[in-house]
This record gives sequence, C-alpha cells and structure tokens, in this order.
Amino acid sequence: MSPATPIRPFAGGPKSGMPKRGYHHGNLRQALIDAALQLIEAKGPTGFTLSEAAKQAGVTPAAVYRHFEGREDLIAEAARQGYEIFADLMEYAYDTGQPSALASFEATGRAYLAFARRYPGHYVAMFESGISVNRTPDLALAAGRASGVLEKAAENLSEHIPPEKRPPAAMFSAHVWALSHGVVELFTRGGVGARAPYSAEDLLETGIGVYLRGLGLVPPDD
Amino acid sequence: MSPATPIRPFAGGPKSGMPKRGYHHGNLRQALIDAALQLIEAKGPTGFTLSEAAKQAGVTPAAVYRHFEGREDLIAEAARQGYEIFADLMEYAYDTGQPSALASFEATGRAYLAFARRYPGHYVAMFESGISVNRTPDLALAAGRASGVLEKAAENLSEHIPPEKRPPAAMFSAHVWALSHGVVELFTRGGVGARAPYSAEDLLETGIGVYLRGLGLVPPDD
DNA sequence: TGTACATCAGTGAACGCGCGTTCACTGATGTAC
DNA sequence: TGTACATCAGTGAACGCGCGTTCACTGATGTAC
Repeated sequence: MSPATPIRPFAGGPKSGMPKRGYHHGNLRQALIDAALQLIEAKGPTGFTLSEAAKQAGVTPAAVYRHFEGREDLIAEAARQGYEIFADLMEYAYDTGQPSALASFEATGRAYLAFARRYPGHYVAMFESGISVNRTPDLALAAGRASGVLEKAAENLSEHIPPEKRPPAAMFSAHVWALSHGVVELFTRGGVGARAPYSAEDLLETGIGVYLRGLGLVPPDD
Repeated sequence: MSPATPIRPFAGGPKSGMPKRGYHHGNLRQALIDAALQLIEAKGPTGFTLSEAAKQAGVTPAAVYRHFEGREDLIAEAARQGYEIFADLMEYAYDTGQPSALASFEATGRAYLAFARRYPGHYVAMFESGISVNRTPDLALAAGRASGVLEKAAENLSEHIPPEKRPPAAMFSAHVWALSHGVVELFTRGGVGARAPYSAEDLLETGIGVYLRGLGLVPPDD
C-alpha cells in the first residue's frame, strides 16, 4: 500500500452479505449514535450536543443531517437501540431462570440493574432524556417489548399466589420496576444515596426478597 | 395616589419586624427563585435559563448577579428550599402518626409522594438537576435533615422486628426511598409508566404494604 | 475494459439565536449631621 | 427639617461562545452502456 493510498475501511466498497457501510466514512450513522451515547453518559442528556457528537465521529455537524432529522432524532435512535438491548438482556435472563417462575423473576430484576450498569448512556437516553416513548412507532415497539418481558415474568410468578390474595400482575411488575428504577437513580452513578453502605445490587436483591416474602412467595423464615 | 406615583410595594420602605425587602424590586431574590422553580417545573432543569428567570421577575439578567453567583447557584438555592420544605412535610407527617411507629412510617412515605406532587419544581431541582448535595454546607445540611426523618421513621419501626431477623434501618429506609423515588419518576408527571392503570399513590401504598408484610410488621392476611 | 453519467455522503461557510457573564453607569433609598 | 453624602440594587450595552440548522458545492463511489 503506497503512502498516497487514501485510508478507507474495506477498500473496494461494501460487498453484499456484509453490513452496509457508508460510502465515505464507513458507517457514520452508527458512529454518531455511539458518540452520542458516550457523550450522554459523560455529560448527561443536557450536556450532549449534536456538534460534539459529529466532531467525535470525525465529521462536520452538517453531515449528521444525512442520517438523522436532527438532534432529537439522534437521541431517540440511541434510546431505541437501548430498549432493544434491554429487552434482549431481560429476555435472556428470564429464559435462564426457567422453568422456575421465581428464578426467572429474580434473574429479570438483576438484569435490569445489570443493564443500567453496563449501558449507562443507553439508560440515560431511555429514562432521563425526556424523549417520549411514543415519538415513533419503532421506539414504542422496542419499549413495549422491554416492559413486556417484565410483565410476563410477573404474571408467571403471580400464578403461584392463591387467586383470592393475588395482586394484579400489572401492579406487581410496576412495584418491581419502580424499586429497580429508584435503586438505579439513587444508588448508582454517584447519585444522592451513593454514600449508603450498601451496593445497588444488594439493595435490589434484598428489597425484592422482602417484597416477595410479603407476597408469600418465599418462606417467611429464610 | 396620583397617577404619576411610581408603583412600589410597601411604599415607605421596609419597617423593622417585616421581612427585609429589596430596595427597588421588593425581594427580588425570592422572586428569582420562584421564577426558576416555575421554569424548572415547566421545562426541566435543562430548559431553565437564568435569562428567562430574570425576565419573568421583570428584571435584567445582570441583576441576578446581585443575589446569586450565577445560574448554578440559583438552582442550588431552589433545591435547598426544597429540602427544607421536604423535611418539614415529612417531619409533620411523622409526628401525625405518633405514637404508632407503623402509622408514622406510612405517613412519612405518603408525605414523600405528596411533596413530589405539590412541589414538582423543587423536586426536579433536588433530584434531577445534577446539583450535588455537597455543593454548600447549607444544602448538605438541609438534605441531611430530610433523609434523617426517613431514617428515624425506619429505625423506629424496625424496633418492632425481632432482633435476629431485623434488617439494618439504613437498608430499610433505602428500600422505601428507592421505591418512592421510582414511583415518582415513572408514574407521575406523564412519565414512562403513566399509562399504567394505577395511580402513583396506589402503587406506593400497596408496594409499601407488601414490603412491610414481608418484614412481618403487618399481619399476613389483611 | 473503458468511458460517461448519476448518485449522494460529507464539506465548509454562513445564518440567526439565546445563552451566561462583565462592566461602568445611574438613580432610588438610607443615613449622618 | 433639610442637605450632603454613601450605599448598592438594578440598568443597558457589549462580549465571546457554541449551538442547531441551511445551503450550494464537491468529489468519491456506483452503474449503465
């Protein structure tokens, strides 16, 4: 390769069967999303700017408009990808726990926190950016799939409670979702309660444990 | 009063014994805080701008610097006032429930949600603005007083659990705090879960109910 | 294989905007005598 | 009571900044013949 050869990924252009790459940059679209996620993680949804994301991807701000309608659209796509990963992770955790409804439920809860830890940029884009889940059908679909897993796990488990004292599964999963979200917001990422002597993982584990005992789903004397 | 008389609040100037008012505006400091709270509530901590708060208070942006070091300082003071109100409300609720530890605890939880509902601007400034609680001693003190009430209620209640199966009060209150915060974030203010068929109040009430049953603090068959 | 043309991803300059902050000032209010 | 002075809350103009967005363009890549 002579020194004058321009640097291009996959010289020769994209071949069918390979993921489609941009003509010039080589998949700028995803590079922009990745940059956005990194910036959102570092500076919050506030601090994120389209211009900086473009710069980080090695491109002029105007180039962004070849792939997104604007700043909001870029954040929304980052959130959508987050929901997809989120749903995948929880689905996998659910399957891991099967056929035990209890094991599936607990694994799903742990997956929630694990996702928030491992994909903080996605988490913030999803839950703290102010993007409405109903912004696009795509986004609503992905979000629906994610919450569907949690609801399935709850429904599944609630069948083990005698019908006359069984709370609705939707309430059930709302409780666990709220607890998980609260733990993430307050006890991870240097939040308000981060000085507490317990890890977020411990708090979620014990919190759900007490809750399930309250439902009569685990023995009272553990 | 002739038509030419300039409009001044409390014509004649402040008298001793009355709250000190600004010379020109009449308590601009608090007017700016109030404007900030209203803007934060309406547009989020992102959308809030110092210039707009000044405008809403009927004053030039530069005037803000007579009372605050800058934008962040203004938000921090709004948050501080929030923590004071928050602590007051929870303290009052706690006292209302006394001498029953259980009643005090439940009232405190309800007060948490009531505060978030009634003072959304303060709540956002406190928990979603990214302001560190350790920014100033004043702020840290106010925040400490608020969380102290919750911890006191938890400690109080935990004495009714047999020592060998009693969870640490700090863990206890962290669980309830996380659940409350999660319910506020997800199920009020048109959040992600706002389409759920339950009100935030119902969710918190039932969630804490199940949790307390899990601790053996309320009878299993209610 | 080679040539002419079409496509379109990314450029670079420009825009209008509102932001936070600074500064010398002004003029109403408070105070000393 | 009146006058001279001190204080200091708020003004208004100006600043540099980075933002999101637009536009005509360029030039690398892909395609038809």
